Amino acid sequence: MNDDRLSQVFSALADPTRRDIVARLAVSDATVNQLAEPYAVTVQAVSKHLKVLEDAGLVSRTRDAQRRPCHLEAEVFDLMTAWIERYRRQAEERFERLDALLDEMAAEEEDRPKSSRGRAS
Amino acid sequence: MNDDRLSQVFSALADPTRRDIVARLAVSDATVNQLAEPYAVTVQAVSKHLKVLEDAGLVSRTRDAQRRPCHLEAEVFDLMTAWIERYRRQAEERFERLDALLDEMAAEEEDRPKSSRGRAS
DNA sequence: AGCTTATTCAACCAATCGGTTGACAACCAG
DNA sequence: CTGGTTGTCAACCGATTGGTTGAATAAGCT
Repeated sequence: MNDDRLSQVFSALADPTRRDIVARLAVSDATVNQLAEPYAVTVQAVSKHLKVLEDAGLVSRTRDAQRRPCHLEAEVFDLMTAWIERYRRQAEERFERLDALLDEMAAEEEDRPKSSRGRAS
Repeated sequence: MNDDRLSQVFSALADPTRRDIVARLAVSDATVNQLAEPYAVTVQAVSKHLKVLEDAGLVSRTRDAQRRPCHLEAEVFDLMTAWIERYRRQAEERFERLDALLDEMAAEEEDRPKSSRGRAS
């Protein structure tokens, strides 16, 4: 029972085979056997991968006779991008504040040129 | 390679504790002990988490006496957003094409209201 | 020199993961 | 009904993971 949805999604995409499957499903829906065909693993292994993707909400499946066509649910990506963008922005803002602080300190230093190292004008 | 890096980053962020650490580092740099303080785990466990984040390129560390301040490297996020956006866009485009196709079929149907099984020519 | 603080290394453990094989269910087609 | 497809379930295996404890390293403080 993986903690939250976000953990499930990140964890699901941490596997290259699963990312590959997502990439293929972005092109078109496909059945389990179609998805398994390019890989050197058994269809059971791919079935497990699909279950992980389905549990993470990245893939949905319908029924068509004995086939189970897989469909990419791209909206789940938003969850990740929201998380990522939040902290990226936060880090960037902090960086800008630090930058401003350094500018400020440099300006102060210019007002008081007496400190240890003589500054030529 | 780059593919491996992507796996590392997704995998690193699949853990809630590690995402939490990233969130804290987005606010300010911090030492291992400072980062470990809020959690119910040992400092060694947090040290391991930081190693994972560092290997993924999400965190860098400098040296300050016996301390090892951790710093968030937010650029690595770009790797993920690039991957995500690529397939999201692809899936959306496909959806739009499907939409257009359905519109087209509906229009054809309107031209020929008999259709279905009674194929009168 | 010793003591304290900050961090990592090493070994171990239980749980999970990605993979396998083998059996089985569900569904067409003859 | 008998096969042939398509897919999942169950049990197992080796590797990895997240956690532990205990010892080791590294640097500052007397």
